[in-house]
Amino acid sequence: MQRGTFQLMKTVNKKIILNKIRTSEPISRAQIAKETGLTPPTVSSIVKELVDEGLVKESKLGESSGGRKPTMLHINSDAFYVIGVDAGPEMVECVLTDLTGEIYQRTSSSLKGQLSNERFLSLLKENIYAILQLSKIELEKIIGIGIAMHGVVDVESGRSLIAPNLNLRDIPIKDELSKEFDLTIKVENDARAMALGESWFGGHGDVDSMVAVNIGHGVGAGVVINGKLYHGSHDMAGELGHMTIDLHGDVCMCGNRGCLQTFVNGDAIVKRMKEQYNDVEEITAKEIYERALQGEAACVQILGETGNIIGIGLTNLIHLINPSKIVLGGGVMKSEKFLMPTILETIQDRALTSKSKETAVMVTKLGDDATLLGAVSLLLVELFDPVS
Amino acid sequence: MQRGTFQLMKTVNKKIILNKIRTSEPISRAQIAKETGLTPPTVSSIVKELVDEGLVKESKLGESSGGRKPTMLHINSDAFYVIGVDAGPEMVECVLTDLTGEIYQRTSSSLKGQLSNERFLSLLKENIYAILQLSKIELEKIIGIGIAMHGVVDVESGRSLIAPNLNLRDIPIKDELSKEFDLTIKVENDARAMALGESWFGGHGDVDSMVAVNIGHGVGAGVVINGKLYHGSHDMAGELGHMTIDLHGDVCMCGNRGCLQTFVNGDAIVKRMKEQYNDVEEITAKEIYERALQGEAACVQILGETGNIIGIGLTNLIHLINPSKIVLGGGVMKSEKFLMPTILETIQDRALTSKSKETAVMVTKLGDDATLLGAVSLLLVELFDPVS
DNA sequence: TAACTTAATTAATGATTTGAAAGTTATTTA
DNA sequence: TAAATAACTTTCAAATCATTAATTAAGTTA
Repeated sequence: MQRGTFQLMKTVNKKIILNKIRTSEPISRAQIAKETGLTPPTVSSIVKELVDEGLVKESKLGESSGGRKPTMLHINSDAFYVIGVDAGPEMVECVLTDLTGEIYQRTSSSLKGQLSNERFLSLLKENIYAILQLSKIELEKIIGIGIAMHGVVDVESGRSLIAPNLNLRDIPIKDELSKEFDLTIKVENDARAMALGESWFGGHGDVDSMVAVNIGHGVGAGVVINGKLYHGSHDMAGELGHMTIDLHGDVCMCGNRGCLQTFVNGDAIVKRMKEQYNDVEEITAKEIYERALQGEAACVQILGETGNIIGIGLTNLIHLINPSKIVLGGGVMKSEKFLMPTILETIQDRALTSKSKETAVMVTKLGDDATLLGAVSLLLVELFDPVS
Repeated sequence: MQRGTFQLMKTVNKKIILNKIRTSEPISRAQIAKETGLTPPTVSSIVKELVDEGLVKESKLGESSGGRKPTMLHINSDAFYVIGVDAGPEMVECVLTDLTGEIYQRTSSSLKGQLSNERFLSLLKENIYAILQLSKIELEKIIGIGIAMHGVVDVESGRSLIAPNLNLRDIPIKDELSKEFDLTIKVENDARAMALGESWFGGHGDVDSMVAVNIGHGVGAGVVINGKLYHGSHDMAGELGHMTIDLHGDVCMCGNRGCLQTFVNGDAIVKRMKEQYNDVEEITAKEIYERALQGEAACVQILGETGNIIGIGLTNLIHLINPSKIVLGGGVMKSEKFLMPTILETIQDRALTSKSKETAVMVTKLGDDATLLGAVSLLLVELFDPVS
């Protein structure tokens, strides 16, 4: 229970100013005062603190509007650095970025072959050590390490409970890394990290609620409300992939029937292709996309159908979570060109009210590094802690 | 953007103390200080204000634990009153309650027959006037009027956009009542109001997130997060009834196929009964329940199947919103005895992780007045404004 | 060039509110 | 009855922002 103290007062104002600078840089002190309602002396004194701490810096003067030129303020992007890790099914990738998400160093290791928890953890550590050595940045300037881990993650304890594609369970990531590095460690599910990264780096402005959906081998999603990840009470919110949309559908790897991902992940697309055109030889989802690009009607049609079903899943999402924006990413969305028309059409068709039909649905603009940037954003959100 | 001011500090602490008293009454000043971390002088001075405002009152002394006896504090339940209105498909009900939800007056009017917006609004006004006259309570002691309206509601403007069962559209409830009464007016969808009422009066303690689901003519739900209604960005969050769970299901009144409510509302139960046992004469859902009570196997089986499908819907809810508690109510849930076993079984079966299988699922303990109390809670939440 | 504007800092004063320490009151216990 | 204990209150110090005003800076405009 956060009491009302002087400290609260101060930190609230400090965060308001810091976030104003972050979202509106370059901006002058006078402008901050005008927009936040704080008085110029208050703004001046807090900005001074921020400058002393190194988080904010002054730059060139701005344009005069009839008087003295304002001194413009910026986030001092290289004041601190963050380490982000994407621990996917096939490899570990690790980056070091500044506060704007600019990547300075990058390492990676393959996860192919048989792995133990210990081996996995030491691969993580080795990559982080390598990044630290390469960058030669003092530990004090690093805010922490964010880890986007595929599978089921317990956020509070920082454990990976189930990592299906590595065939591992119960990996105490946070505990082990804390022993090794004196830094804040955040562990999060990869789709959720990606969602946060999307809301942080995706240029979506001030959106009250957003869901980012990753469609690839599986279907995962993250829910961001007021700039913060919404976990639900068991870190399961947004588990879109195993939403039942067809009582009599195929059996999913989870044991249930008719999960969304049995219709729309890569394998499902291939399967549907083979079923409908039973003269089809071996083919991959990527090849279906490529053939669609070349105008092959069957492939175009299969992708269009896939878009329809994604649209049905998203409509369920709109009716339950009702975000103002949905961002789509992942391997399957590379076929955006053939998927989006039917996705949007289906939502128009099925959403109940005119306002909900207007939900913004779009493809991510962050490319392959979306998850890595998500891992990074886990720590940036802490630092900037948006006030709503 | 809420700045950090002395006022903020004060109101935060005041709300902490007020809510501590509300949830833990009777409680002494010393105990409040201990549990909130505020210092005794701070507690004393704020309690004094609350007593002066009439919201809190002192009662008998408590038991000594080796020193001066503590003075116990209570919410002064008759300091203020609230008017709650349930505008359902068939009638308008109106109550006046005190701060604990105790009902003091009650009126109602039938909505049968052809109605215009004007007639509907004057019925509302007449009921409210009647309540005011009966109770003889001064307007100053009434916090406001909460209205639980079936159908689609725009909360911000306080308009009923679509009232399907009355065949009305676009009723400016808040505007019209504001002209008539100098009171705060809150308009909310009935299922959502019910959800808030459930979390407020249902004795669930401090639950971080809760969904209340109403299964009757339709299926509606409300999402309560940290004691506050979560609306989503278009007042649609929790629109469970039109979640697609079967791509090839029957056509719903909304035009889509396979909506949850085409499987589990009253009509659906009757329809399934007729389909499976095609020698069945006219029957109502209520009769199916009664026959099940008398041991008729067919009816027991139909209700069991219904429970299964409700369970599938709730599992989708668990995976998307992931609340820590789900409370079920509405006419169909009167068959609780035959529904709950399969509901719980299905969730056990289908929920993905062991923690999510543990989601508490239960039937509401508030009876027929759940929606009315929900309407009342719309204003109580404002007054007590839970701090999280 | 003089007069006016706008930006930013500094300083003084005041208001609000919590916090810490000490004091008062009521009760139990030895 | 005195000492101890707990509940509550009073007093004063500290934190912090708002307000006001003065100062400096660096323009623009007449």
